[in-house]
Amino acid sequence: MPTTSGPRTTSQRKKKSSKKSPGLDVSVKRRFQTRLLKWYEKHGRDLPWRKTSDPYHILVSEVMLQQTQVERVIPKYHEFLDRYPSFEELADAAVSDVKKTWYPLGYNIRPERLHSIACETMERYGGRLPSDAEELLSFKGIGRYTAGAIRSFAFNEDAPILDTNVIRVLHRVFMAKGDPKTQKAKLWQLSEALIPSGKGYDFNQAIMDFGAICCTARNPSCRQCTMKSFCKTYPFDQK
DNA sequence: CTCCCGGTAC
DNA sequence: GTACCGGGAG
Repeated sequence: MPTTSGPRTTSQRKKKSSKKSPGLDVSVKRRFQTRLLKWYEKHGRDLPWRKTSDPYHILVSEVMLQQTQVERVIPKYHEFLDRYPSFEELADAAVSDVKKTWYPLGYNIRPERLHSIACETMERYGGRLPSDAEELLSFKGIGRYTAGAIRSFAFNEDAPILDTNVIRVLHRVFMAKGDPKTQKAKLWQLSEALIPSGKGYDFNQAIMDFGAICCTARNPSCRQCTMKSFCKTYPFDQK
């Protein structure tokens, strides 16, 4: 693969969008990537599951985070891992005990599914969580978001994620029009197209922090937002 | 008190 | 489309 730019570059530059992500301006894409990663360096949260590369720990955090706020997950994440430090210990535990440890996070089907994932990982994968998307999606309890989160956070793959934070950020910055709920396919394409090569981990963590801290559902910080010069929704707030 | 929110399985 | 289960806003 040639690494130097040649005549080909010029003809590619003329196109402002690709088939993969129609309407995505290459310069806006580049600025979004750069500014997001820069913002993350300065404002990124110091969360416990960002200090580990153990896929089991990442899985536990992601299942807890599926429908529960970060602040409530943090203490339970530590407590759960103290009691069940690995897939093996979780698989060997009684489901009733796992559910007790889970309380009061809610959605109590989640500890059952987490336990079954641990059992299946021990039995079918030798205690090692697979990184393949299809295999991850075959587990009850791992959907498209969690599969992407595990692939990017536990295995450093450039896999897209789309949760409510990411939906809100991408819809505001790049789309602005229409109901985000009905444009999931396009948002998944955007989420994938925006990941800078080799930086899936940082980019995905960054966009979730950005949605949680700056591009919030209520009262977003548009005035000081690093994306405001090209955001299709700016200014959203009235403050 | 009454809504409203949210990943996944169904 | 709905249920799941808690927290938070109004």
